[in-house]
Amino acid sequence: MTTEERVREAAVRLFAERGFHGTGIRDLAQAAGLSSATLYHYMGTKEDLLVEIMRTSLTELIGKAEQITGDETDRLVSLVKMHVRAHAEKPRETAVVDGEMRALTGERREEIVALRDRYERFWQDAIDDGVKARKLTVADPSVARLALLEMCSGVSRWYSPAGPVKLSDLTIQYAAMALGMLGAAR
Amino acid sequence: MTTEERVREAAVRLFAERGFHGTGIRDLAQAAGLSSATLYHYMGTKEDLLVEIMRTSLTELIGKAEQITGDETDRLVSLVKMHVRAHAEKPRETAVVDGEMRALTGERREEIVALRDRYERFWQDAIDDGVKARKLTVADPSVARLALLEMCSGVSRWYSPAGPVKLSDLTIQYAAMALGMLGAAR
DNA sequence: CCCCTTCGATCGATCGATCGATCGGGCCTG
DNA sequence: CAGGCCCGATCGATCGATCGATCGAAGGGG
Repeated sequence: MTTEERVREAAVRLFAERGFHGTGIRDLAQAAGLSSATLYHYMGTKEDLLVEIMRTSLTELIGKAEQITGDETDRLVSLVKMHVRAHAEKPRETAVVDGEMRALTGERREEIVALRDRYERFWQDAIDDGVKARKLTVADPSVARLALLEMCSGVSRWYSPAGPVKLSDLTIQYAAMALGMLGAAR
Repeated sequence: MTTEERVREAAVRLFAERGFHGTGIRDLAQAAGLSSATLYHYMGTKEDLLVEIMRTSLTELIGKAEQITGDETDRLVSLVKMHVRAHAEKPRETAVVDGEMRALTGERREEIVALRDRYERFWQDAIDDGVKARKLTVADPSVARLALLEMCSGVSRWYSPAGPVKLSDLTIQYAAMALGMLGAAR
């Protein structure tokens, strides 16, 4: 593993555990096994590091969402399973993306927000199409999207692979709950 | 409005917008219209202020949850409506409770975690009772509780009273989605 | 084979700024 | 003139970031 990767992993862990502002440069350096000076040989500013983590994670999600095809219901189920799996397998990365957006400033913030919006488009389209095809019954598709995304993203805040729930079961349960809450025809 | 209340309101707003570690004592003082020295005439440490905000908010939620009665489904619907209403009407307080737990240390953390656990008990009981009475159909009641709570708490992260959705409609929609995702008999 | 240069990697020391918190004293009011 | 309210000044600590210096490995000319 390269030093850059070690820095990145340490940053992901600490940002997720203590938050961006709660993590100091010296904490980061110690966790990566470097001096704080050497740290800057491998990264830009602390905010650069945060942006990189978020961009990578969001780009990966978008890439997976783009590969999803099928009818309205299939797409929604696939989105939910993919999203839940990602949040369970990489809880730290996704928690940083979901929780540290406010630490970004200026253009960097806009870039990441744009990526997030692009990702959420897939969800909105899937829900809208499902409603149009009368396969889903929701009062307000936008509210449904927000509620569904919050529910699925929350996985990163509590799921542990060491716990009693298998990941494969988790994705199935979430898919079922998603269809239920969107009033899918049974 | 007393000065203490002004300090508290400023703290809630800033903690919610920038996070606990992202908010400085001087930011707090300026937002409350005081010097940083005077601030300490009205509060203890910064962490004391955070604990107070969380304790008040959680105690209020628990108080409301205790007043809820009815059969299994009624209680669950009431919990959802109450929770969503609280998160929509006081998005900053609830966002701080949900998002800044990690900023607490030692005993203070344990106290707040205990309050949160006590509140979540109401949800777990309502779901468990609903399953026992065969009015709900969920694969794993604990997973269902976590998913439902994340969905409902997320409201504080996006809802705006200035937006197109009325609060009374919102609570009804969330109640319907909750029943749907828990497989309530239709 | 040996010396000399070059370069990436690393660090101790330190920068100016800001952090949370405190102190002594001034100002107003009863 | 006593006491609540308030603040400028300042504390030691820590913040994010940068500095010059040092190290060992790689490379090339004699």
